[in-house]
Amino acid sequence: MKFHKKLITWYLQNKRSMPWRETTDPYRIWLSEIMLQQTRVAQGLPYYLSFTKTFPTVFDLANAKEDEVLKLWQGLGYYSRARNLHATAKYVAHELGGVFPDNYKDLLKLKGVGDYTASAIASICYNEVVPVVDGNVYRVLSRYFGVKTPINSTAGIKEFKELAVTLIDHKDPANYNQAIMEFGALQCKPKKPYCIVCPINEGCEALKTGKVDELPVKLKKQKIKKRYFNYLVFSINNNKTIIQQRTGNGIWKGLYEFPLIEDEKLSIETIKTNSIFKNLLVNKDFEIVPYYEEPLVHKLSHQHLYTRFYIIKLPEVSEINGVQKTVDFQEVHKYPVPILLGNFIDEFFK
DNA sequence: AATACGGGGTT
DNA sequence: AACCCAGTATT
Repeated sequence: MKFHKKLITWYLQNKRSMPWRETTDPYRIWLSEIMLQQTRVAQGLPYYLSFTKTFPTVFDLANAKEDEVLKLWQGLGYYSRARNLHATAKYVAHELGGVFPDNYKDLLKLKGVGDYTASAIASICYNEVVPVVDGNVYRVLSRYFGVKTPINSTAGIKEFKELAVTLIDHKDPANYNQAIMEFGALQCKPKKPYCIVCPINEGCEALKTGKVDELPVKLKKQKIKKRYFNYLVFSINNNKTIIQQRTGNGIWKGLYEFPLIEDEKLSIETIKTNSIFKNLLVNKDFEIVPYYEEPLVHKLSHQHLYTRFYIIKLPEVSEINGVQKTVDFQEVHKYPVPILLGNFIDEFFK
């Protein structure tokens, strides 16, 4: 039996039930694919449900405010996905009359849609014969064919894509693509894959040569950067605080946060001399009290954020700069924030 | 060709 | 602590 036939047979017997597998509506497939980029099914699933409920059509998503989209995306991470999602929804709704592109080449032009996602939508929705190459596919192919080229090198990306093109089932590209991904997720797992009961173990080069746990090969991990965030949580008249939106191109772009003093370290002294207090025009005497005994360490895949929340009680604030806004305690939870702040807000403003 | 971009699960 | 996840955009 052919490679693709074995995978599809395995898939039809073992596939998990998922809501986006009940449709070929390109809006819903697109939504699910964007959400699942670098994201586990279990983590993305509740977001898919809330998005399809809140925004049943691409027009509903297009007509939403960006803050509303980001709020619903809160906690999923990689927030540029949400901003690109919204931009693409507006483009499809307003420029394309609500009709998604129906082929790989045109799908690829959409913001937030790269090679993988364009292939996934084109194959699942339109049966176009274009192979997906995601993390699962890299693993399955590198093991089965014993390919040692690093999967995150330019040569590797090209080589695996070319290999994938030769393997895809021309009769059923939709099920083939989902089959090899599901197979990688459930059977040919990163650690302790089920080689004994594997339906394609006979032809597997890695199993034959005892190199299953050495494949795929991946180039060096980036080193983790440490950063120090001092957040100023104002309590004005015990009912208002100050927030601001993150602009610029770094982490959490578009989300809101308390006034932030990033420093080489966490220190209450450097805070007191910060310029924000000049803008507040307050009486000089106020206390700055750390909320937690110890700093929080928020661990992201590429940086560790050593974070401190400082509570600053003020009677009244005459003036703040244009970027910052005062909001009622009850309103704080309505803004999209990083999960790090979301957890604090749930506790402090409850 | 490298790097940045989140948060959470698994080992 | 290291690795990975239905990757993409930017540098």
